[in-house]
Amino acid sequence: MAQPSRSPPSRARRPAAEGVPRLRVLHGGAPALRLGPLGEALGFHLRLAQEASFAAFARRTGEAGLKPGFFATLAVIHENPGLSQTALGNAVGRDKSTLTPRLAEMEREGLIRRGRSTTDRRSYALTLTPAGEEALSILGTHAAAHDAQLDALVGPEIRAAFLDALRRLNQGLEPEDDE
Amino acid sequence: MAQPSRSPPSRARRPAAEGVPRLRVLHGGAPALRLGPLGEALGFHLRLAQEASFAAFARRTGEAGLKPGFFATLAVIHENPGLSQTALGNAVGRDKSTLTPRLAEMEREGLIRRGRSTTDRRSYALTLTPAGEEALSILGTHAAAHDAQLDALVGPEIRAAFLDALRRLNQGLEPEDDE
DNA sequence: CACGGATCGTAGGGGATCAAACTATCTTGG
DNA sequence: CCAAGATAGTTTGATCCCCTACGATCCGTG
Repeated sequence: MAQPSRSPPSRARRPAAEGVPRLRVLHGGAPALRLGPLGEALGFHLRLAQEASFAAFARRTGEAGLKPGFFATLAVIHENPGLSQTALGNAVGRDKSTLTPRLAEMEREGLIRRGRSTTDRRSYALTLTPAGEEALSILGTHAAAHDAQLDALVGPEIRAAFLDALRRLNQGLEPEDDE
Repeated sequence: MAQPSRSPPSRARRPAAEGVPRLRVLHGGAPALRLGPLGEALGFHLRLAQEASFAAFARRTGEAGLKPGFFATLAVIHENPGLSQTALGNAVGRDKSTLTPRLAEMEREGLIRRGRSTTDRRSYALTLTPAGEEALSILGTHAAAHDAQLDALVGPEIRAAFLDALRRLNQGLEPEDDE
């Protein structure tokens, strides 16, 4: 939690920088209880690490006045202009129904265009506007800094192996979907 | 709300077995779009891997009629009988206000007891009931199987280094909190 | 011992997400 | 060519989570 013990001089209890999410988890000063087998479980630490990473990235994007989810969205549209919302959802790991309001917001803000596909009138053809390209550029800078921070913590020796392991986890844990 | 328990093990693949979360992400059949720099970003793959892991674990606990969040909760209470809700929240990485309804539910289901602390009348002293111990035992079996699956995907050579890296990420990404 | 500040648990608000249901449109088998 | 089934996007409902605010309680100071 915040600062458990030492009562801070309570200086300037600023209201959290306005709009920038706070998002703290576990962390530091905690007395550290016994975790038992949980302390050795990959899944548990995977969750904690991901949540810490997400919170750290959200702090960065918040400073830029942008939402963390925008980055992957913009990046994938940039790399695959004209793709559909469903395809985008698959790429970024979000349900299409989750993207509906996000894309609507991004369109309102002038970051993306949702042109109707010429071959399939059900689907949109997503592209970035110049403002979207610029937002992507800004977010890309933050993302690079964030990932550099992650790299430093993981360590260069195992970075590649670490990333490969993450890929194997993502690919190897698909639902069986038997039947 | 949540009556996740006691859902018949109707292995029928029909309408998502009622209460057992489906939770699919990205995955297989997708045509695999271009990801650009995103494809090399640790943070992105960390998120995908964690979500895949969580979904896989949720499928397991769902079969037992229990919620995935119960496991860490029960495990930490088991290891630290008499702890407070706030301390529990710090240990499992959840805000105390998130635990309020979860613990209320677990108390209703007879898994935990919330005895009043003798030294601090504000806080509860959490302990497991026999039913809670049994639920923990069941969940522990599923968690062990889940973690074995993760271990297999990560690979024994780098498991220890992988886990250490996750710990470093969680500890190294704390908010500055300079304020 | 009274008071101000910190902490415990709870309530309410808001954000993000998924699943199911729905409409519009596409595709395919006969 | 047409009906049945699949698919794109939206809407709605539910869950999970955090943050803020609040009352109750604790604690350190004067």
